[in-house]
Amino acid sequence: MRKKKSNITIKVVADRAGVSTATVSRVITGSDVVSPRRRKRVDRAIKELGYSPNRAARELRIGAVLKIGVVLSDIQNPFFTGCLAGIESVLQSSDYVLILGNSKEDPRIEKMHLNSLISDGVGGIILALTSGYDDCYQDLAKSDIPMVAIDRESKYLLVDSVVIDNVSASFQATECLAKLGHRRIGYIGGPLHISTSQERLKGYKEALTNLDIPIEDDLIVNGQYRQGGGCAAMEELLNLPERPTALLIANNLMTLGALEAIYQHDIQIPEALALVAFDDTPWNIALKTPLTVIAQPTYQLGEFAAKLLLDRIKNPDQPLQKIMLKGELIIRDSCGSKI
Amino acid sequence: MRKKKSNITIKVVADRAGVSTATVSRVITGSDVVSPRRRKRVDRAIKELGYSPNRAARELRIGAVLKIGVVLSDIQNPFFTGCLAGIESVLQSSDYVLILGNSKEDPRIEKMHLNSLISDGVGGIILALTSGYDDCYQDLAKSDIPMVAIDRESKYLLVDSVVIDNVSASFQATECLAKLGHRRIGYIGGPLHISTSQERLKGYKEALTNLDIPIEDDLIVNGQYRQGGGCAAMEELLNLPERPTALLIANNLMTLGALEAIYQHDIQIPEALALVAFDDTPWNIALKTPLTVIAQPTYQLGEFAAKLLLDRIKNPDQPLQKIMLKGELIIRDSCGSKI
DNA sequence: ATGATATATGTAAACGATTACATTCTTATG
DNA sequence: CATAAGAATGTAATCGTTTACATATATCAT
Repeated sequence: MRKKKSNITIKVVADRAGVSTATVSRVITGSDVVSPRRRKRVDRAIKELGYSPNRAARELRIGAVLKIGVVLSDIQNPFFTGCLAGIESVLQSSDYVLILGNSKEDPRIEKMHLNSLISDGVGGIILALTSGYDDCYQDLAKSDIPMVAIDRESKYLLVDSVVIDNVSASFQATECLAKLGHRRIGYIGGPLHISTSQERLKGYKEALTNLDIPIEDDLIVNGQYRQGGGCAAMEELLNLPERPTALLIANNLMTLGALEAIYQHDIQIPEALALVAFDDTPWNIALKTPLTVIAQPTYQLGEFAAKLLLDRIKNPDQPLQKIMLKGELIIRDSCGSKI
Repeated sequence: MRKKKSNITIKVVADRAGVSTATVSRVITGSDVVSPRRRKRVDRAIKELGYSPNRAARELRIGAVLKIGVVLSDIQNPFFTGCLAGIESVLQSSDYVLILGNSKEDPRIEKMHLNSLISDGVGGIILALTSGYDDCYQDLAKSDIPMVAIDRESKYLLVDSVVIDNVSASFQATECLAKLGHRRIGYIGGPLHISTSQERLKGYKEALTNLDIPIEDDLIVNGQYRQGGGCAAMEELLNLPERPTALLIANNLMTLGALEAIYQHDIQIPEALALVAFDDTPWNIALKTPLTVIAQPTYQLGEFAAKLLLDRIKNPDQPLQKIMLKGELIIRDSCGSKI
């Protein structure tokens, strides 16, 4: 194997600055006081040489791995790329490096990634989990690696988490449709072993109950968190003897699929079908019918998760934390409301 | 900071097996011959102790290791997330781990990431570069870390690359508009220090020249590769005494911005303005006017880049490679053509 | 000025692996 | 049987940091 030598080590910097390696190290880590004069000299030497410390050496010495594993369930879903960007921005100004894994909503792939992270002994893990079952997370729980669950939770994985208040968001969305006069409000959601799906369904049902609207199982379809799943679910609803007059869709990709089916059947939004969907996207403004949505603060979700994780790494024994962010209902045309 | 100490080092294994650390190391790496008897003893000790070698120590000692750095210019742009997904899928079935960095189109951030990767001694780098200037890439060139440029190239960075045939794509798009009868064809593109911008502009101009349509500088606007940039550019074109009747937009985010301006001015597409844009997105089908686009094979771009990089790592002295993929013109409504 | 005290810096030993080189043990050959 | 050649193993240096400890320098009260 070819040997990669970065000539610029701490020794080189020390020589150029005319100080010892210890002093340079102190300047870098800020762990100890260094006189302003020398600090300035060292800083200049570092800049001039373009020095940056060797991570392997540092890790070896301090006995911690300066890496954060991020395992997401769908790397191409704008929701998660938003989170990812938030995570990245926080880690960028930390000592940690971001290792990315894409589980593609497949628990087996997820487990592969997690195992690899565990045996590397990474400093922490941020996970958007895909499975609701415990066997996936036993090793993880045993490993005692600091960890934050993002967007989704599991009762088998008791860790810090950052999530959206899905029940309330879903409640609000449903209520919005009901207030516009709808009684037959359909619901399209994701697989029920995922916490967000359960919660959003719960919010939907609670809103109906609260408004004395009977819950009809026919109007509820749970499919795959993908475009295809949304399309299939919509078809199912459109085939009902009595169609819903309004619809809540609990995921952005499913929304896309549902729209596909809706346009195919030439159904007018909001006249023939009023719509509220989860997730805002930049494209919304250019859509045939701009969508009324629950916008989720994805970037902040990621930021919070990363900060929380760094916190826990510093402070492993602090009590479990759960941060819950609110989605924001943004009224546009698709729900049929003027304001 | 909590110290993660795996007490089980190579020394412990060596002691239990009654051999030297060198022998254990040889067993692990398979780098040298070890007698079957000792090999068996060592293997057993490893298994009994649940030993796995410390990555940091190994990395420090041997230099470059099993990590690939991926630095993208915009993590939230669907174009790059497509690439990222492709890269990830290839690395997933390799021994390498993916380290992600987001430069946000900022050369300084990009350089930070690159320096960090270099000093980590990563096994390879995939880069969507943001700067057209050489000073950013000198360290990189010197480092002799295997590397692949994706989507964008720089003459200051002579490395393997995987790109789109932008000139031809742009030519084709322009030609398409011209064939529909347009003579005043506008162009909105990105910053000219980025290779894709140059090439797309070139394709546009070549098409015009080829069709004997004069090139008018007023009709060409180069802005930031962002939504805001697209909006501003569009405003500029709309303020011309004589507006273009057709328009080519060379980037997906800029397209979004341009649409924003277009809708604001209540301009009909394609009647008042025929449109062709770069990049297809899933949302396209649901747009007010579905866009005629040059679809780019982003996922494959990523796959190719990752494969190419692994190739080069295995085989550092093979000749420079450049893979050029074709974009595909997909005719929809926005250009005003039936087919 | 003088020591006592506080502050800044340097020296050198880790961290856990790999590997050049030295050493010991086999084996084969005359 | 002696010995050279070759195979197996061990010893110790090394990778680039951090940091405990030793040392030097500055600060202050007397």
